[in-house]
Amino acid sequence: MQIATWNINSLTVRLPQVLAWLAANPVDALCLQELKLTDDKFPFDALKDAGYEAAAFGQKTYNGVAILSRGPLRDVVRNVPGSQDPQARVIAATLDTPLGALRLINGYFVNGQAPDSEKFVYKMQWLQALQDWVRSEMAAHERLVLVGDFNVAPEDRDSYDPVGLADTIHHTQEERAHFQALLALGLVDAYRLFEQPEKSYSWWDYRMLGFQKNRGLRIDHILVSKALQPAVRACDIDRAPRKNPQPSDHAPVVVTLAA
DNA sequence: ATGGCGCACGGGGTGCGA
Repeated sequence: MQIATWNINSLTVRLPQVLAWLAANPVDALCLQELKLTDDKFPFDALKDAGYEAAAFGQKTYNGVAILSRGPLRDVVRNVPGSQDPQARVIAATLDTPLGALRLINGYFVNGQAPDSEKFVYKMQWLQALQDWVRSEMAAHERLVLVGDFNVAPEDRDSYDPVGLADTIHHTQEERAHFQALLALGLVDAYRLFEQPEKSYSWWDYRMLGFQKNRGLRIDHILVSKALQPAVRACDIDRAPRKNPQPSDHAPVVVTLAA
């Protein structure tokens, strides 16, 4: 079975590309970020026709997350319980899989703009709240997958310019410490379970021929709990949609699990 | 050089992303 994550930077614009990608990559579940639409505009019918149930958590203009699944989505949670965050950044659901019940958490992590900004303060608070909640979710769910646009490049090899961009947003010690703290809860970066090409990224700036020059960051991640690690068979970034006309600036990341 | 590009809102230019 396969689970994927993709920041699509407006589902209104990218729905045809999402449907085309699903037709070519019939994953069991797809987590989307940056819907940029309200739930009344979410394309439930088009996705149903493509074979997917969906749970959406959107808002006007910004943010918004959704989980698409070939099977039922149970125990859906929108945002971190108790956080009272006005921004729609988290949705979670439980899937019934051949491996058993699997808790899937999909996040659009805060960008943070710059380390000296108010938005960075929000990012740190948001990351702490997420961490605290994921800890409790892991206690309740042996098989758990945390995916999304983390807006963190975990290591220097996850950035096209780790020296020039040192201590800038996505690269700070504080952000990387939060990523490590998530791993310390008992999660594993599925992408790094395998030998990967050098200079592997999941996002490239629209400007300055970023994709053509492979000036990117690996900021979209799939973390799996230790109970799932033996079942992970592959994890890959699909660069193909980044070559589409009018692409998202992010590429999908796909994990393949046994059974 | 902090911009460039793309999207949403709205109907012009601004905010935001990463």
